Amino acid sequence: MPNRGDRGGARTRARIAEVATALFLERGFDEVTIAEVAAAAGVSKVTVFSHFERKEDLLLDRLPEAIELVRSAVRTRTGGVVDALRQLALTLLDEGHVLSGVGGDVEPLMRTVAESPALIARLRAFGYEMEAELAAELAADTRFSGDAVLAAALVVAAYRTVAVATVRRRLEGEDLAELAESHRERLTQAFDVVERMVSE
Amino acid sequence: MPNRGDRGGARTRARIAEVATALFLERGFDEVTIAEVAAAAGVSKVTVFSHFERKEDLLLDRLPEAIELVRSAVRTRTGGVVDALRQLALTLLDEGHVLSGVGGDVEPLMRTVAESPALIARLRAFGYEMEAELAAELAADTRFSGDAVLAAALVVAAYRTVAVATVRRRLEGEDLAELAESHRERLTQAFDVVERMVSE
DNA sequence: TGAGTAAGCTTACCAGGTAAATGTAACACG
DNA sequence: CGTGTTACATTTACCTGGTAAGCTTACTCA
Repeated sequence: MPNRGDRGGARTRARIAEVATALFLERGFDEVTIAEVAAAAGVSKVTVFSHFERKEDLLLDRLPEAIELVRSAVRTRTGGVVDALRQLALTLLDEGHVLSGVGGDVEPLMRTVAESPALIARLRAFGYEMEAELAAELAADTRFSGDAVLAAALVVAAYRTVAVATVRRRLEGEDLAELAESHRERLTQAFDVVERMVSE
Repeated sequence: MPNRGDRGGARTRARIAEVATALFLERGFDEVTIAEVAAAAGVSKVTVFSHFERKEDLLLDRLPEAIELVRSAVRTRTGGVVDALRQLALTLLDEGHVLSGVGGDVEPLMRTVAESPALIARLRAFGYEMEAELAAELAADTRFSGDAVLAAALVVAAYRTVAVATVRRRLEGEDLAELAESHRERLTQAFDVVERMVSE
């Protein structure tokens, strides 16, 4: 039912994102203007903003997936919340998922993000969205009886700490396989720590 | 040694901040432009930005103090880090310090912040500054042997959670004395939880 | 056929923020 | 005393992200 017609919105949107991503990776996020992206995509500036809320979303448009993944992991869990999230993180890692930070071809993306204050800020804001989402999920969950807000904050903080460290090390050129292993350990450890303090 | 001369920078800076604060509290942060602030302070727009890096700093110019407080609490501590920070938080609370969020006359300020996405974002960014500062402090501290980055993240997350909850309740009109008591309890509790998981 | 709607366009504008060149009061010092 | 330096401030001009409003095109479906 969406995008009827060949001029179609979804295609335009995808083209804009592609062109923008290429430009950002090549020259850096802050060095490329929206006007340039629009021109390169053969589209007007206003059209860009009708497909993406913020400039940052041109590059980071797969973040919402992560929220969906977390939500579903919590809902379909059989054991504890923290355990379910640890499982999710490990699975993403094994699959080399983009969101795990240890995927195959994401290094240029990581570098671009790391060099842009605006993108870092956006990622941090996303962390808060995730936190709020998780807190809401836990609060509405009859199987969870602890402090939902505190638990969400701690889990997100712990995961973020590990993820950031891994990214940093990857950008410093550390070996990928080695890094994945160390990431796994640190992930397990961090979630263990949190598990001990989050009473369910 | 600074500000010689009567036209002096410090005075101008203070005047700008005062005027700006009054305008923001009265009409809301996002409804007041820098140009207005400049005009009201009898100064040019550029001058405003020569005294304050960002618009948000016009209102939140006392945040750096908090970092100093934390740093010194960590350095002069006798026992554990978490314990020292809990003490600091409780002391600020007792003194009704602005930074505690439960001061006497800060409600208008809190309301203004809560209603402005830009200010909320700024506070969050500040949280990260605090986290980085604390992590650096712990990493350089021979008395602390745990994971400095993780510990900093968890402490900041826990404190923020409590502070945000308190502010929210205060803005909902909850009784001040009652709130202070509950804040104290929740603070103690949150730090206890963190203390258990941060091995020093 | 005609209404509705999604997608896009142009134009115009706003606000935060930066750059550069200039002016001016106060001080320091030979 | 005059000269230069420094800190503060000014004006002007500009860039960039983002929004508003209103018009056009093209497709869908009743």
